[in-house]
Amino acid sequence: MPATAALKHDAYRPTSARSVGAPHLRPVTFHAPETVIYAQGDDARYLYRIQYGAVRVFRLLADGRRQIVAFYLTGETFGFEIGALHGFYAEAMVNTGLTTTERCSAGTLTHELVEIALKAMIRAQEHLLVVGRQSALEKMAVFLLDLAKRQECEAVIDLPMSRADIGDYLGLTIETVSRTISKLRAAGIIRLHSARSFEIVKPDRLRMMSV
Amino acid sequence: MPATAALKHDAYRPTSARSVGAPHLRPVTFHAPETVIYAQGDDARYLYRIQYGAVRVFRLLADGRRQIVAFYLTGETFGFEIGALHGFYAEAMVNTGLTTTERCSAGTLTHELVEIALKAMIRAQEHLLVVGRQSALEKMAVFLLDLAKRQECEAVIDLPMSRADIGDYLGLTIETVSRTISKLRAAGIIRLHSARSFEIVKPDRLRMMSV
DNA sequence: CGGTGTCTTGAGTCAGTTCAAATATTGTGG
DNA sequence: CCACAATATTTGAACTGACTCAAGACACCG
Repeated sequence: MPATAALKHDAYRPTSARSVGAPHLRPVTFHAPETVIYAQGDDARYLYRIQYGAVRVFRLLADGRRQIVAFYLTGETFGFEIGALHGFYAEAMVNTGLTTTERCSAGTLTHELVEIALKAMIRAQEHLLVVGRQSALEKMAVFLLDLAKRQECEAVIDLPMSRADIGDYLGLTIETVSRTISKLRAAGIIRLHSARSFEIVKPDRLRMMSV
Repeated sequence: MPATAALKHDAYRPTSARSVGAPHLRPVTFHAPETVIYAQGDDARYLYRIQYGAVRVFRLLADGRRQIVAFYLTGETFGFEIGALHGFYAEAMVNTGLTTTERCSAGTLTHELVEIALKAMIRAQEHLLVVGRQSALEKMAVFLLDLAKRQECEAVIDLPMSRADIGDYLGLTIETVSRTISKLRAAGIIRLHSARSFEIVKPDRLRMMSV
């Protein structure tokens, strides 16, 4: 039963949002690394679009276990909730700029909102497939390929998240994450520039592992 | 790595839908147990509301591993998709009656649709928490409590699904599901009327285990 | 440079899996 | 209604992939 302590994080630090929007554009709020964007129980008033940076959305169990339900990258939108309150936490993982839109504003938005909500649902269900039924190696393969696809460059991956984040996303411990990455490196499938920057050398080998 | 063979199922049997609607009411289609309602790749034209019965929605991996992403019971609605095609399979688990609505019809439907879609998303994300981070015992506790809450009667649970279904939903093998149920029974927390019908004797004990 | 946090690696353990077999349970034809 | 076949569930024993605990390597920052 994995359990990466997340409580030591900054879940209780005040949000360090600072508006730096250009005068006539929708203002961009800035969020420093490891700071809260919204917390479980907060009013769910806005949708957030990432201009630059990366965000994790997660939930905590009473004993500190954490499940990250999604990572969001530049250009993506998050912040859906069913009620008036957030059921999850959202934190910036690196320097992040966000623009907000009122959740319940113009009716024209509704159609787009449904699309985005459905996309989030599908992604959660696909994630379920990975977390519930795959080995550590398969999980990492899926994760890396997904990340590569969502970033501009398909070959070089910059990880905005720590090993602990990856573990809490895939349902693994940090040690297993690290060991799995080492195995992929030893097999010549990926090359590490640093702990947070990879190059996918043999994407086909990854793809073979991922289904 | 669990792998309940699902291919032997009826995924390739033709759908046995038969309309038996009363003349002036929305027609109800009937689906026999273990029959396909829609398959991965089918046109996603309708939303389905369950009048009676129970449905599983799942996805298959190439090697036959199956992940059930959701069970739907009487009164619930399923069939959301992001594109024009279904990304998942839906099968009736018992005798099931469904009413359909066009997915993209009347604008008045939209608000309700958003609500249902968001609920499905939240449920998928909560399920992620269970599958990714909980022990077998915790998973079963959450599962049973959820099922009890969604059925009329809170104390007696009629399982419309097999052990294999439960396993593929929770990310466990049928053996582990069975053993876990045996443990709950031995602890006097549940009583079995039959393999598919329980009584929750000590719901508090279950609740204690479920977080 | 020392200090602090992150990442990697090693060794032993355990929860859940696999394989195998016994026991219900359900359905079917006579 | 019963006997038999087929299916579903339970239980046992051994195995293993991922976890836990512990220590070492690395990187970043003042």
